[in-house]
Amino acid sequence: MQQTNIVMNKCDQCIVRQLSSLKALNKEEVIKLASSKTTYKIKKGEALFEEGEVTNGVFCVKDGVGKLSKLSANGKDQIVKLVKSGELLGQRSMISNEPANLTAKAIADMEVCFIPKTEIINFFNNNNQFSLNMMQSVCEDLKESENEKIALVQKTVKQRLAETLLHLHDEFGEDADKTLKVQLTREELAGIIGTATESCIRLLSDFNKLGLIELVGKKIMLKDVRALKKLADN
Amino acid sequence: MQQTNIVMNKCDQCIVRQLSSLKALNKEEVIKLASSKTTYKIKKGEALFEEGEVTNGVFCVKDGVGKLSKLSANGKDQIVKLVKSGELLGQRSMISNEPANLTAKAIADMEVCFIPKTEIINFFNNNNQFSLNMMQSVCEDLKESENEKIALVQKTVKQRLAETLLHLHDEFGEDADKTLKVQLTREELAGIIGTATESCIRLLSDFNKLGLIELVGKKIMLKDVRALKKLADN
DNA sequence: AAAATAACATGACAATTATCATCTTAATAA
DNA sequence: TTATTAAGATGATAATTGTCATGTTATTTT
Repeated sequence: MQQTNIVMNKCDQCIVRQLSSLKALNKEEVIKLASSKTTYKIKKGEALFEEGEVTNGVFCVKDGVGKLSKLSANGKDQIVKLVKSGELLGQRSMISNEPANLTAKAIADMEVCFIPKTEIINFFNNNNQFSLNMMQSVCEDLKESENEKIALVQKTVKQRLAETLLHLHDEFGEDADKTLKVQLTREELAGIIGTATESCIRLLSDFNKLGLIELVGKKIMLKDVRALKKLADN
Repeated sequence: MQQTNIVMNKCDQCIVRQLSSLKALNKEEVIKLASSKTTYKIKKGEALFEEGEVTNGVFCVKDGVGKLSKLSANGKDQIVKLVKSGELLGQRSMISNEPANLTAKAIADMEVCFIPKTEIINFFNNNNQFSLNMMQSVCEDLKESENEKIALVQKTVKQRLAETLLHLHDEFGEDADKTLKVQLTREELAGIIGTATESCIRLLSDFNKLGLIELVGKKIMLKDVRALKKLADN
């Protein structure tokens, strides 16, 4: 009894439990989860898994920020998605029964839990709400991916940079000094908007000169959100 | 009894039943499906649904070809996906409980069946294999979308055209005269690869001159698949 | 602290791609 | 059939973006 409570607390109070598909799990399922999960700490720059690897489960992001990306032939790293605490990672490969299509690396030190596939399949078979949640989460990813695909073609690099800065602001918020909380290198930022690092740097300079943003060392502060929005949309 | 058989045949023999997530349905479910579906014929150019519309169900594509696209501010139509017979349409919006994110139009005369959401939810709640199939189908779309997103950034227009021609050949096959079976206008082809119509036409001319393809009127014949593959990959 | 490396920045230039104009050919409507 | 419109084609040009070179400023490592 005592032990059960201890084990349960581990997962029950977890932010991932509260925010992800896992919120549909009942008490017993959470207890089961707590006993089957493994916790890892991933240092900034390290990989959770690489493209082509068989993961056989999903990762819960308890803390930190990760990126899902794919290396191109010419050595450029295209970032497909950023993940933050509360989210699950590796759902798609697991469901499709395929090796990872993308590489997952930590952008900020991460704390993650690994849930083996057998466990997830169990939940999936016995808890309809859980599978509906998971499905909706994949659908959300699909919608985002499609919209980004369209933006990639229909918008200029400048527009995409403005859009991405706003996104990062919305999703990750700002530090005490009002700069963006996610610390991306210019190269990573370029990898998100899909452009050359130099082009990204140049546009950041332009935005800075125009008063849209302010460059505080390597950090970025949004100064004129309205103007950025206007730039991004039109 | 007699009637049941007639009704059941309608859906049981259907290509969509055989190829899509619906293949997991059992006899009773197929009978239920047959009585709740509605059949439509959509002429080339007509829309099944438009961006922003609430669809409240999924479409089964029995025959023809459709495109999922989004109109940009500058009037260009970015094509996100082509659908052919055997596939389902509108799954994502239904699962996410959202209005359509994209517009679905017929590229070739279509015959479709509409299955109301209530019916799908029913299958979903009572048939685990069905929901797993549906989930995998969405995952497949997600993977494709992500890979196309990457290609859009990392490849040139020329590479993307080569890639798309090969894709169309693989997916839709060729007519008796060896030309591509899907009849896309140059504008639509440009909408898939994400470029200006003129650029697309120009590159087709180049490919023609290089002997990679042959332009038979408005139709396209692939002449050197190997060279096209090489062009697309590298 | 000095050296080495990585990240950031900017100029010069080249390549790619879009835009606009114009023309031809094919499809559709009158 | 002729007129009208849509689709395809091509040239000229401009705009955007990428590449290479080089310099500066931070960060790490020794």
